[in-house]
Amino acid sequence: MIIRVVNETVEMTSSNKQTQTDKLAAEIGDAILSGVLAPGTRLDEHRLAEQYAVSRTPVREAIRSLAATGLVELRPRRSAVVAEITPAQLEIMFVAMGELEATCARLSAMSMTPIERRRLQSQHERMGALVESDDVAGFIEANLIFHALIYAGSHNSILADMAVGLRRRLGPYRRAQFRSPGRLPRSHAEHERIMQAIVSGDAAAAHAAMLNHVSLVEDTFIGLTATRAA
Amino acid sequence: MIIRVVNETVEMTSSNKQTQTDKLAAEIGDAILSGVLAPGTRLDEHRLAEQYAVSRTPVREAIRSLAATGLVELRPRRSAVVAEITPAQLEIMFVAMGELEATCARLSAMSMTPIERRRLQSQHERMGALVESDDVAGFIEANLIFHALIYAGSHNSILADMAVGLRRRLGPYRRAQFRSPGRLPRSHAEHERIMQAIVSGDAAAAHAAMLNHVSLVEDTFIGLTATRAA
DNA sequence: AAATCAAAAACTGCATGCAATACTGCTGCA
DNA sequence: TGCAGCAGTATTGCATGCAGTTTTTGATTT
Repeated sequence: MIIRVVNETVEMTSSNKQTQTDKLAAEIGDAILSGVLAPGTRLDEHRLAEQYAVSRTPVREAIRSLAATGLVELRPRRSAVVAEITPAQLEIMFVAMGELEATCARLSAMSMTPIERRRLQSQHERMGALVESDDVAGFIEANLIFHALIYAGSHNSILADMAVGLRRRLGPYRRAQFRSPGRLPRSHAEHERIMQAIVSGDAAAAHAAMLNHVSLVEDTFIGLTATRAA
Repeated sequence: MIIRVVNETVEMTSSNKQTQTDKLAAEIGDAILSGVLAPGTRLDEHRLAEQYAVSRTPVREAIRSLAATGLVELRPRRSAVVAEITPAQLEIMFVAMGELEATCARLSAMSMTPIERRRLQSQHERMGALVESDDVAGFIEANLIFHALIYAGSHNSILADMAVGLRRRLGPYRRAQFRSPGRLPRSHAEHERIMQAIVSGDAAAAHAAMLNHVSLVEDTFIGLTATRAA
């Protein structure tokens, strides 16, 4: 079973067969997603070049790549900056990710192979044990696989990639989702409905269940920020 | 009412306030989408630089931008090439576009303002006249607006941009869709159902109607290629 | 003390050059 | 005649330098 959630950082250690530009794009992108480079930070080409011990050329090219993914904003003749995400945009991104996940669930219900259905069921059961033992870290990791299985089950790499990209992009804003008390069993119950619908081939139910699931995650997120802001 | 289907080519004539790189990315991208640069064509940096009378640097950066959109494929240490699209990928892209359009229709049914609903209805009625007069060119143009209204009505720029991008990307493969005999009135009838569902706020029906609509377009496409291949 | 303006510093956009890698065609051998 | 190895060429990846624009800073004025 091969599941690759993060696809840019493959071969991060081995430096051969990859251009400086690609490595820089991956590193700077990770720095942004991990919060090392905060939104609004100016990406000074000189500084970055010095920091990574390369010239400005690959830095410029890497920044342009990141701009296309939306991670940084390009302003002609002025410094590129790490893209700011307004609450309104965040809301839109969460909705979009929810819709994409729901669509993947729908397609999975329609076109998963029997083996894929069994894998999903098996993964869900494995997560049941993690809920029992209240293993939050394990559940988070297994949750990624659960969702990745549904992306893959859609048999549509375009939609799957879009969903993965958005999930990755929203990562920094979802970290605390499973810390809310009682979230683990609730999440597992929602997964139960999603899994059942997919395995039984009920496309509409899979769509609805997934939409409901991710909407609740979003609620959790919004609740947390509201608390933080207060 | 402002609808911008193509957003890269804004200010193509006026050369100020836009970097060479941006202009090049737009021009080369258009060349690819219009078929001037066929899939598989090698993008020689020297040749392109000479052709557009700039140095290799902006050409390289433009190519990297296009690579991020999927229009060209980057192979380290070897020439970038115009991305080839296999029939399997094309199928996936059509499915993805259909799902995105259907999702936008669903969201439109839920969240369009009364004014937006009226605009959609009005646009649909206008297209009725074009069907009567069998104005294919006019219908094609109006069809773009009809769909753009639904993208915008989703009130989700991420999903809308994804749909627009895919539609643009698939453009070269959909050209002949309205030439099939009887396609105009049939398309209009499908639009009728989509419009009715959205205006009346029936999200599920809007989703289903749009999915059906774009699937039929895809059938038309596949039929044409099969004919061509035979 | 705050605001304004000008000069300087900093930074981006682009051109060019060099080194390293990939490709092409040729020659020699089976 | 066909294939393998090799030299030459073409082409990419990256560094560096310069010009033009933006930003910053400091002085001057109100």
